Amino acid sequence: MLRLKTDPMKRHQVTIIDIAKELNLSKSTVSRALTGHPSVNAVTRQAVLELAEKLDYQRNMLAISLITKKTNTIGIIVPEFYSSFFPNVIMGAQEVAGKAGYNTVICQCNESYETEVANTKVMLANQVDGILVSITKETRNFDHLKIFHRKGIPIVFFNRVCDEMDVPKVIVDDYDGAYRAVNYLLEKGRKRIAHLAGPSSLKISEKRLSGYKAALKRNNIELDEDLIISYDLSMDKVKIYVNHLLNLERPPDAIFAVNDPTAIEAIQVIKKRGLRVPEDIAVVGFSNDYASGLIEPSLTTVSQPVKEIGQTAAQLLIEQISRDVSDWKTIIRVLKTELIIRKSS
Amino acid sequence: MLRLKTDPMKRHQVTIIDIAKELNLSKSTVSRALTGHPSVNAVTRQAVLELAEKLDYQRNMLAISLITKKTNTIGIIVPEFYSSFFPNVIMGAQEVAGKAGYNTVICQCNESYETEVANTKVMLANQVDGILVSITKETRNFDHLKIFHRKGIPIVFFNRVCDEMDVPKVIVDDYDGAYRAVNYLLEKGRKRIAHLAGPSSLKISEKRLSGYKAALKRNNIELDEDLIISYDLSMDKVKIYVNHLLNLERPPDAIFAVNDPTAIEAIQVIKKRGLRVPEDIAVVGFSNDYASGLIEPSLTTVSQPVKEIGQTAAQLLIEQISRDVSDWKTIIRVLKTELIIRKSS
DNA sequence: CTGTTAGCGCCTTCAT
DNA sequence: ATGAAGGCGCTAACAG
Repeated sequence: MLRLKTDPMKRHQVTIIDIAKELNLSKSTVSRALTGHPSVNAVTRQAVLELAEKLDYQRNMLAISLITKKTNTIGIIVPEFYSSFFPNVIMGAQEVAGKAGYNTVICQCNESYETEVANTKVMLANQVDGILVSITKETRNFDHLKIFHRKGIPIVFFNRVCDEMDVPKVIVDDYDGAYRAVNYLLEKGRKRIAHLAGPSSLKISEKRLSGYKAALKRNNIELDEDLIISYDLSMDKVKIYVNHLLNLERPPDAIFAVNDPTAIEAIQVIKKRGLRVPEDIAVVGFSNDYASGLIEPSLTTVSQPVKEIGQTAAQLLIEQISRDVSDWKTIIRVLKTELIIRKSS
Repeated sequence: MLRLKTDPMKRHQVTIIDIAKELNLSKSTVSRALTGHPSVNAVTRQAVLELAEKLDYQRNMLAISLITKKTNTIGIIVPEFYSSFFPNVIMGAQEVAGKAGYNTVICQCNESYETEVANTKVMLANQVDGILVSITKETRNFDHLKIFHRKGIPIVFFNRVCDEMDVPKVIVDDYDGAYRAVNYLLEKGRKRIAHLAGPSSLKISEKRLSGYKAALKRNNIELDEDLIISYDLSMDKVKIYVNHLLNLERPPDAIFAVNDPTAIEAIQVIKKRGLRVPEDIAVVGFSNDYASGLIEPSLTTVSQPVKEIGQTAAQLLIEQISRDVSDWKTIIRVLKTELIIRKSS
């Protein structure tokens, strides 16, 4: 529970009153000078500004926000900080938000639904003007997010979106990316391509899986359900699944992983077993994380325009914020992916 | 400049008054029920709580903070999000802060001093209860941080600390880490060890450099200034410096880099030139970033207890917050490093 | 146990 | 060009 008692020592904050007294002015005049209101004597303004500077006066945004009902703050909720993906998206979003005069408060959920719910409450209590969110792998119920919608606080999804809410979303063409990746493997002569898929609760998993299936079908390869493993993205399980695949009577000659961390982990396991990548088994990932270009062999992967995802999402959110609820758009912005061919395939 | 006009459409916020009216109670009673004050009829409380839940009532932290002069928010300012280091420190800090009931607002500075100054203003305006900071490579003037001290807002440095401020700091033993790393290289028979150092404005650069020098001295190796290159940590320059080193008349047989990204980049350059790591030239980094274990050859590096740094820093900060200014401690917590020996040396 | 009052720091009418 | 008064949503003394 939250503690509330006022600080015993009361740090002294410099307030408008302080500078009003000092300069023998009314609070309103000082306030006007500080906010750049035109109707205030140039000399007075100058004096106020100088004193403010000298005293390290900082406007109390809490008080201002209380009045204006605007905090100029947007919240960003991401499921994890494990890979470089989300930090980079955040950088893109912060860039756009910052330029538009918005602050950002960031919450990371450790892939936990509970934490996500708690984080939304925090955002609400702190009166953010809008939120950007990518859900956790556990999130199946969206009531905590629908509240925002109901309260008229704009929300924009990115990457891991919520299907049942009619709000703007920024995604990449996961289906197409997966399709092209698998298609490439087939062109290179691979016959048995396994897929380490993500949890079906995430739309991106589903789309990447469809792309995978479509590519097989297009190339007249029969789908072998044994080669598809859906897992919950906990890295420690990758080892088990990859070993399982390699132990099959007819093991795969390629693995298409739902994301880069999975692919990277898979490569480690394969190498540890003394098999060669890509000679014995090719590996392709999804996202083009920072580490992908560094591992040996370097990872072939479907690159996402990470920064652009963040920028676009922030852009859409800011547009919504200045719009009336009744006027909200439910744009879905689909960004393009690119197949980065490296040595692992 | 900041825009202030009140939203034209005024989203309706559920307030204590709403539920007071509905239940025919006074605001104070409702408030008490909501805050778990004991002196309130169980039935009344129940009714209030239920209605609040039903209406998605959220206490307006802005208003509360305005009164209590406490936002239960701590700010974290980091120089970059490039490597996995800072995101991980943040996770550690958030864990501790969250448990203690604190929110976190995170600012990333892109290694820009200007941005850092702007970010501190944001923190101030939003009345954070304290800040955790690691400075940018450009930061030489600390006035923007001293303001916090003067205002009685606790500040704790970590990793990249400010020497001229008497506040708590969380660091690792950079000197010792560097010493052991270089010593190890010497034990392995390396004779000419180069050092890609960081900018001298950062204490960590200086300490790691001292450790490097000390190890050489202890082993009676003459210091060759040509083998020490200080640079500003902009990754694109690594290539130039490494090539420069390799082109020397008597090139080094090992490189000790100030951090992992630098070491990783160095390895790439070396490999591209057709040289072998570690046979022709060994490489050692500092930090044990996520990518270090993945590259080929895997990187020998000095590991820092990343999460613990964040946890300790948050811990210290929270202690300060509840203390009176006059009672602030200036503890410097030095955490241990560990030499992780991998294949690059 | 509950209601009343004052005020956190600031901005915004309305006056002058 | 400046002052005075009211109120944002809430809590913290006071009263009953």
